[in-house]
Amino acid sequence: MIEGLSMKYVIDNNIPIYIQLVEKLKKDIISGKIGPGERLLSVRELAIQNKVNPNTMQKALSELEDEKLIYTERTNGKYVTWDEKLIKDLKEREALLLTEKYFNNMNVLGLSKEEIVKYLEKYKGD
Amino acid sequence: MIEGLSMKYVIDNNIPIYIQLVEKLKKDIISGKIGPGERLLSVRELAIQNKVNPNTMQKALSELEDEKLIYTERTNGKYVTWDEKLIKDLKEREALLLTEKYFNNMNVLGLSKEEIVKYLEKYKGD
Amino acid sequence: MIEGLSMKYVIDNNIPIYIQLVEKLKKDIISGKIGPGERLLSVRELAIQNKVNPNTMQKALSELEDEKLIYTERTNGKYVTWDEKLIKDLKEREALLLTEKYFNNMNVLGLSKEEIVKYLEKYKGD
Amino acid sequence: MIEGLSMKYVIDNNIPIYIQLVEKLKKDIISGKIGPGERLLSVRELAIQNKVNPNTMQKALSELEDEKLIYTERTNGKYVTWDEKLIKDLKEREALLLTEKYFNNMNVLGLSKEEIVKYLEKYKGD
DNA sequence: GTGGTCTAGACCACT
DNA sequence: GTGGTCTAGACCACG
Repeated sequence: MIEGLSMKYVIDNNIPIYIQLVEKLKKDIISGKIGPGERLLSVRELAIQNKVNPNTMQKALSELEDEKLIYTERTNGKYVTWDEKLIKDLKEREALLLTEKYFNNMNVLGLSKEEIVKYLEKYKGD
Repeated sequence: MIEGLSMKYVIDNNIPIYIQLVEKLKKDIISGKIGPGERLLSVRELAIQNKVNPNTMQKALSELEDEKLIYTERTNGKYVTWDEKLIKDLKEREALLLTEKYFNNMNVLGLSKEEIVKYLEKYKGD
Repeated sequence: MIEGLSMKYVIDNNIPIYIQLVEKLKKDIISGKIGPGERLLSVRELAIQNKVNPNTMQKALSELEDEKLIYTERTNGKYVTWDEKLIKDLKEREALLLTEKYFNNMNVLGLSKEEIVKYLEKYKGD
Repeated sequence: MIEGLSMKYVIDNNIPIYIQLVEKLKKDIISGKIGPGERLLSVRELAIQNKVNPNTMQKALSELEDEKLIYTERTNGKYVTWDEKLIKDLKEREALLLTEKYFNNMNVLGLSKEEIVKYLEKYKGD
């Protein structure tokens, strides 16, 4: 859906839900909302909270586990990693991504670096 | 503790196609890809290009016309407004929005103003 | 000599149905038949009543919503605005329009102001 | 089409074209645009001017002839009646009709006699 | 060929 | 059951 004219800013609504859940959980970990070593709610609870099928929730958590951001203690539950460097790296990566996307989007609007800086100034002062 | 991943993360996939089309066209107008007074492709053409029903395309274009960003010459086609101020205002509005969202997202990651500035510096130098 | 009966007399039959619906609903709102804050019948009901496709009815209602004359409560229905000033302004506008058209039509018949006044007197006394 | 809610102000787009033509011609006669005894254009010419089928035009003219507003001179054409009283009566009737409709429409908007008078004042002074 | 309107029928989220 | 969106397909006036 929605391509042509310019493929540059295709809007893809078909982002899988589990990916969206991964993103949200990453943010919670990065921001420290769920700190290192902290226990997550059960898969079932998270699924309910997010009005999502437990399988979908499970898939999201597996993804996080693959990235070592959380680990599973059999029968006990899932915990956020104690590896703060890992978290910090993720934070850095996400921040860079956001920044890159921001500049890309501004470029798409036809804004030059100088113009972008002007918009940034308004917020930097806050 | 993870609180409800607001359903929005799932729901937001429901952005109506016609709204997405509106956004895309706005970008094309703002960036000057389609300049003031320039003729748009026909409704049917645009519909085909975007793999969308002509009615949906029509709805998107009506939206743009409501905002005076385009105007219609009956039987001839649709044209981008000549009102460059209108376009400039839109550009400004969109740029502010993007900037605001950027800062919000960075804040969600738990980044302070100072940290954000550091990321920005990497790009400002480009 | 008869000059071209402007095609309008024939063409004007093409007033889009949805516009006619808009006009009718406006009258109902202006006259207070549907008072401020009052709930409209459902889109489907109105469509049936007016022997019109639901989409056409929807389009008419969207038009009214664009003008802020009605607002939508998702899943609940559509309601007439509480903004009585808005309604009063519309009433004034419509009344002026009718009056203007009346005088125009009378002029087309070749009637002078004085003659028009005579016809009006007959009704003013009622 | 379009009934229900309130049959009072049904808008009927299905007014036959020939009726519309009759109305227009009557106005031309009433206003003196075509004076008493004046010759009309040929049916064919009138049909072309009005982008209408000659049969439709013919039907409209027959209607006028039935009302004695025009008469036919075989092989010579059609002429407006010399009977000025007839024209004057028609004028009166049409003017009354317009006035009546005007008051009706204003009533539909929920306007009282007093309010209507206010709107009229604005024009009477012109 | 252009835009505009309309219908019929379907699906969705929300409650 | 509510409003909202979308598609497919048709028809119209205008030039």
